Amino acid sequence: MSLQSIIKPQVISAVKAIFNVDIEQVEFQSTRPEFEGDITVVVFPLLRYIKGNPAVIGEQIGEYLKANVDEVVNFNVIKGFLNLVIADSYYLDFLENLKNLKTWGYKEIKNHEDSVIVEYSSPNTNKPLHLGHVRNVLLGYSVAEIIKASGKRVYKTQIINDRGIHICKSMLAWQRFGNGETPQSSGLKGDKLVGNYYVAFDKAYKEEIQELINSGSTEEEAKSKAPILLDAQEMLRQWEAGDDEVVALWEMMNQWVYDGFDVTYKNIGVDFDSYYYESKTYLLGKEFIAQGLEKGLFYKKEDGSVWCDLSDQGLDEKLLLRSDGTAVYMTQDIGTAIQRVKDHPDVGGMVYTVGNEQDYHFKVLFIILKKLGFEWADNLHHLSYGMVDLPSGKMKSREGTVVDADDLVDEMANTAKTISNELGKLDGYSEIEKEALYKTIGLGALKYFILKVDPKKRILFDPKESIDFQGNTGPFIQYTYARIQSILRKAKEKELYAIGFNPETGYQLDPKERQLIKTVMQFPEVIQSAAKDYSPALIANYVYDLVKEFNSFYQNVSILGADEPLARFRVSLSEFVAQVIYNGTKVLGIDLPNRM
RNA sequence: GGUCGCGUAGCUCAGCUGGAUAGAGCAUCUGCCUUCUAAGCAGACGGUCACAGGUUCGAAUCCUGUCGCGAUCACCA
Repeated sequence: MSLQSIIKPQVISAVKAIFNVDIEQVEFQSTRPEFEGDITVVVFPLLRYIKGNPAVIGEQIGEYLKANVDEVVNFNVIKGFLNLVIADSYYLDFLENLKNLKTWGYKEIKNHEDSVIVEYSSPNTNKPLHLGHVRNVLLGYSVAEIIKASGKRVYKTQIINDRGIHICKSMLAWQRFGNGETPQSSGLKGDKLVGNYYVAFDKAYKEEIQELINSGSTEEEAKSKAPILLDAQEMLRQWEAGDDEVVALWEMMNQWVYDGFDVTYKNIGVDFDSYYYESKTYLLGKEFIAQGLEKGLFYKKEDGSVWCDLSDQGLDEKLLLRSDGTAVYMTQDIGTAIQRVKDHPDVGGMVYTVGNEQDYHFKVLFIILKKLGFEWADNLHHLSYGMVDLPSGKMKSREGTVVDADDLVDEMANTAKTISNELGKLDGYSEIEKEALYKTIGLGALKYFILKVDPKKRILFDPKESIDFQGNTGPFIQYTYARIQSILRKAKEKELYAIGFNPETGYQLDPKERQLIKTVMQFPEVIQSAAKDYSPALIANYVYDLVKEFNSFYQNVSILGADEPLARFRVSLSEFVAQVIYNGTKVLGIDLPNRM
């Protein structure tokens, strides 16, 4: 039982007994470290019901609580703040009665009808993943894991934008300049190879534009009439018409990209339960738009294009189908959403991890799905996040200013290697173990760097200033975990290891121990609020606080050197902290080493 | 121009549904490795919470306006 739920009714009866006033709400906050106490009752709000000096009122309530509540052993009043000192026995009882230490903070998944689909990544199939995708993938994965930990079943998925003019551009360039190059023949990752041809297309396109301008065209004309662009558009028409050769090429090159993406996902350590392809869902979208048209939800303009009028909601009109009947982005998203719920009848909501540049798009999408009559449309959430910018501005794949995802992961591991070698603590590790550790640390640094920031804020990434490995960082958290593992190994040798929290009776908790226990007790709430807010940053910051407190404990209090029962107690407490670090970083997708 | 988001220490970020003297890390400076891993600990320095009003016993937090940055308002995705 939480402290608040124990004390709240007691405060209410105190007010009733002393002032004969009925109140319903009591405002709590945790006591600031500079004052004595564990939990604080804020007296000010009571002044609306009770007239008097807040300090005196606090004093009276404090006396009542001290006399009537076992957990309250002392109190002090500063201004309008009633600070309550809680008995050590409350914390020790909590530890001794602790069950399911391994899953502390996680709620069991109940299989009702509120499963959640989390979509993330959602790449185009014409270029490799870059730092922007990395933020997307890390956020989406982590939010999925957090929601899972909060007690809901989660399906991770993505929508793959596998059709359209962009992929035709790569295909055309490959046909023209590729000389039959394949990932096998060149040793290039498939997504990189296809990306190269996307760039090659752009280069040829620009050259043609320049030629046309030189021979007298306006820039605008040149851009729309460059032969290579017309050819790409023709290829798209052939694709839509199901031309065998084009479709075969499309399938082959898309497969190269998928194989390349798989390597990157595995490298980053994220996974998916299912994949949706735009090429397979846009037709379903068209069906429902036709239905909506019949029901009068949408309307057709003279040229045949279909629109939805959202001006009554303060929004604009939105195009749903082009005049030639072909699908747009919105068409496909409607189809995809409906298909997903068909495939997962237990789903009650969806989370879309997509950059904030598409805020408007999702606002409209959700309204349209609601108009179409889907109840679950109320539980759709756009996990909108800020862009990752470079000091030079936006990343542009065509201009080569992107930070490649694979390169970035490698660089992080390299930095980890350099630092590890300087510190030289890895005696006895094989080369393979070392390499794995470098990757764990490098990725930990990268993931924490990105996830600790509130998703909606934009991130500035300066490739020249490498990501830190000290202070508020992933490696700091990993380091603390490794420290605890080291203690546990030694504790086992010394036979001080036994799960159980029983110091000698009448033991007075050290302030550092007390603080650790308080923090660890908060973890389940942190998971719940992170799930509610779709915010891995809350978990990241919590774990950081915990780890900081542990290090302070570690450096100021002797664990293995303490007397018998106390040493066991501290070892157990350390192990519990390690478990919370583990459970916290798990949902961030950060791995932890046993040594570093 | 309309709409949405952001603006906190030199830099990167916390700050929960309004509550005590606004907190961390990096950087700079001081101490601490013959004791459990110094990727650490203890401390110093550093703030007009963009600005101006308003609501309130109380505002970084809520409301309004101004400024700055970004996004968006396509028969692009």
